[in-house]
Amino acid sequence: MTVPYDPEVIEKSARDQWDSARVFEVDEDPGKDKFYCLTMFPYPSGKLHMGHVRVFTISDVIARFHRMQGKHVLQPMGWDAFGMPAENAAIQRGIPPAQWTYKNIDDMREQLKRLGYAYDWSREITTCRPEYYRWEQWLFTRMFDKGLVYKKNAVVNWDPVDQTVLANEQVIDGRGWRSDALVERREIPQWFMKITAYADELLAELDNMPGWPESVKTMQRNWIGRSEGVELAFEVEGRHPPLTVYTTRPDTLFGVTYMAVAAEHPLAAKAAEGDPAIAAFIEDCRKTGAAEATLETMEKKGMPLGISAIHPLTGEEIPLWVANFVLMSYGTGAVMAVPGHDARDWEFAKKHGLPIRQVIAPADGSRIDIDNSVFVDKGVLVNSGEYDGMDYQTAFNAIADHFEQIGSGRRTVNYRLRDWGVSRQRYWGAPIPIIYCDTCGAVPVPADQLPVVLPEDVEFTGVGSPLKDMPEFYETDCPTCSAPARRETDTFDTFVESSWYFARYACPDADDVMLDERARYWMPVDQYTGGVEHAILHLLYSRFFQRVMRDEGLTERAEPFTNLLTQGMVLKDGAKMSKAKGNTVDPQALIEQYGADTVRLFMMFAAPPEQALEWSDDGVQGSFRFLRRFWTAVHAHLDAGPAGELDLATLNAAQKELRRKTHQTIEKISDDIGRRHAFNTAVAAAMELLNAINKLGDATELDRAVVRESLSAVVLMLSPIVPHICDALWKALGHSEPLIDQQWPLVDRDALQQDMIELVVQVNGKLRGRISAAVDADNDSIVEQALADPNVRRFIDGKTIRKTIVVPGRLVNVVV
RNA sequence: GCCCGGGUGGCGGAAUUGGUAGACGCUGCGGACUUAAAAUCCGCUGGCCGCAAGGCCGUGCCGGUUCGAGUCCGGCCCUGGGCACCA
Repeated sequence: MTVPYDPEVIEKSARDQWDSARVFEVDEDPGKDKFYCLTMFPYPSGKLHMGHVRVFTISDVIARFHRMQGKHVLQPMGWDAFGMPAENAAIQRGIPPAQWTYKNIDDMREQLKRLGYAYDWSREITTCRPEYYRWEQWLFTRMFDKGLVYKKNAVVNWDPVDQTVLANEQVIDGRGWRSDALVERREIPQWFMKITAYADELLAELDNMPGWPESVKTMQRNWIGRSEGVELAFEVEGRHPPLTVYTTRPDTLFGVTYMAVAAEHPLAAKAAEGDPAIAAFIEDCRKTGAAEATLETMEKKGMPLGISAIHPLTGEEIPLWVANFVLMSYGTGAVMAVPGHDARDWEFAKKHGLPIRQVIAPADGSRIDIDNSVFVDKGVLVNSGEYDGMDYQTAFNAIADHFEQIGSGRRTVNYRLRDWGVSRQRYWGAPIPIIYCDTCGAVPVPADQLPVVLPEDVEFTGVGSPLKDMPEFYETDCPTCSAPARRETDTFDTFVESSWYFARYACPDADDVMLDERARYWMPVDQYTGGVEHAILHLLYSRFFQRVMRDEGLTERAEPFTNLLTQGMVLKDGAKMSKAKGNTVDPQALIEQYGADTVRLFMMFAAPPEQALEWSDDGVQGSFRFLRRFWTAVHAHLDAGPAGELDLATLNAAQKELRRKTHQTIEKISDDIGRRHAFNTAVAAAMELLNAINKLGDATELDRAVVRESLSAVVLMLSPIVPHICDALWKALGHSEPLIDQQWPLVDRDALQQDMIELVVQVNGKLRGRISAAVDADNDSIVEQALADPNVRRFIDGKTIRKTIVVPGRLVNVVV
């Protein structure tokens, strides 16, 4: 009998061979066509989960495929090592976050190696190491010098019991996750990066990124949210300064029936002085989390302030309200309300009995009842004095011109995008390199004093950051005047580390510069793969950082990722696999049971990469059985005897058919993997070909020659997905050069030729028959043949043929 | 609430540019092999009608465009992701 399929043995053998020959370690070689293949690096949470296995396998298949296409492939791996889970683990287990993190990294690295990924481990990056984060500290100080960072107050979730800032995730139903206290909004000073300075460029360049999914580009466009509108001032009665508001719909200005300000607005505070009810309302508004989803879904509440603004065109008195849905931190903290033509304003007006006025009529002349339903479309102005009858654009220009002429307004471009707040009141992150001096203010740490090292040996209690209790950390001297000064104890948002790691893989050991000339060789990333959940924040921050690095002269490229693949989640029983739901499947156990190839194959076969993947134990079984069938097929073929010469001139019909199937399959799988990233259909095509191979059999030397060609092609084409078994089978087929150095198989065009093809015949679009026609048959003879088909005749006899449609190579449709 | 996806047999999915709906695999059922079981191999497997040939219905729901719609358009339902301090 043949050799049994023993994954453990063959997988170790393949790994040892790759390791000892260091086949995945690459240097810069300008003579070669580089291909930089990257996945979003993992957070070292403890153990590998199925989501990791999925994304890493997708990327590995792409990397190995391009290697076989002759590309000089770099595929690195590293660790996004700062973050909250390490602090939580420290609280629960009393282990310092650093120790917990490093242990997890060691465990997960071993698991990754067992999966046979083609990583260049010599470039491994760990973001919590000072030699890594020193360079983002350095870049921050450069941005400081250029005015790209600044400090301002920003809203956080405040837990009044634990006296600590909470992440949005730590706010459950409006309460602190540990204290259960009602969370409040609080403003504290924080550092910001001016991503808005790049808003136009980040938006415009999306049009030149064909390698990104449309959905991701659309999300980013909407997130940046460029709008053109008018900023205009409303005078306020009494001795108050005017209120400035921004609107994209100046055409609806005559429909303003009230205005609303944020709870934190000075006008609200003024009104509260004389009215305890308003003061109580303002106090109440603060008792909510800061997340936008919370603010947008909560009940819209408001109170009149007893102050009026003056309508700038009609002179009417407009009542001022304080409302919980207006935020001080966005825009001017005040909005004008047009209930007739804005859904939120309409609902608020209905609830509080405020007047609703129609000032826009539908362009098609139809009538609407503004008291029954809001009308938000653009149309023609009515009830708007001299502007009546104008369309949106005419009115926009006329009103904008008016305000610009009288000097109480101007056209502006507004962005929804806000600057990036990078301060975190946490311990386990990269220290923000700023020193506060009583005389010199905030001073960036000079380059020769970087990195500001985070002390790793700490007592971590969970109440506040230990850095705030470590004088040996925060006590220092001012770099400018040498007076005693205090270090910033806030750390960076962990998105800062992940916004530039991709470039650092090019030169992870550079110790006197952030990026060196090697980054010019490897950047940009040719293929980036990761979860859709990163479609906006991580990917936008990375595009921003790449531009900051470009403007610093570190790289020429503006865009970091040429092609983007966003992969779906791994589900079990319809829900995302998670510890909380208790529906996880441990990859390690499966690898031990079936081997890495089976797990890799199942991941690639069960669903296309962008879609959610439903876990199935039976499906994994099936993948294992396929690999065993594959193994047996090759060995049975070898046992059947030597293969003869592949003499194409003497092939019989069945042999020709297998060759055609083989080369059709090479064509299909090349396209499926290389262009479509449809790994599931690539595997299906390989399975089909193997079925066809088994059907032909190994009876004669010529059969065996044809089968040998087909089997070799299957081994080569499946090798990116299941590299270990293919390595062993390649050797078994008698090849002396290792599979890892082989080129992708080529299509033999001659083998694809066929004389006859099958066409479908439809009558009125319904399938009624099939005909076999010569490839080069003309339309008339095809129609003639179609009309002669007995079953087709049943449906056309006695009827008039109005039209016949021939779709070449596919079908004939007879319309009767 | 706002932005972006998804919905096809018992299940995962296929149908790539508007052209044969259900490839490939799983499950299930039947058979071969076996003392038996496992493993393996062969056959069938969307629903309804029919001995068969074949017919009718069918891609979340309602409507439209077209010779032809899973695919395009309008409206709705359900569901997943994101919403700036989870990563």
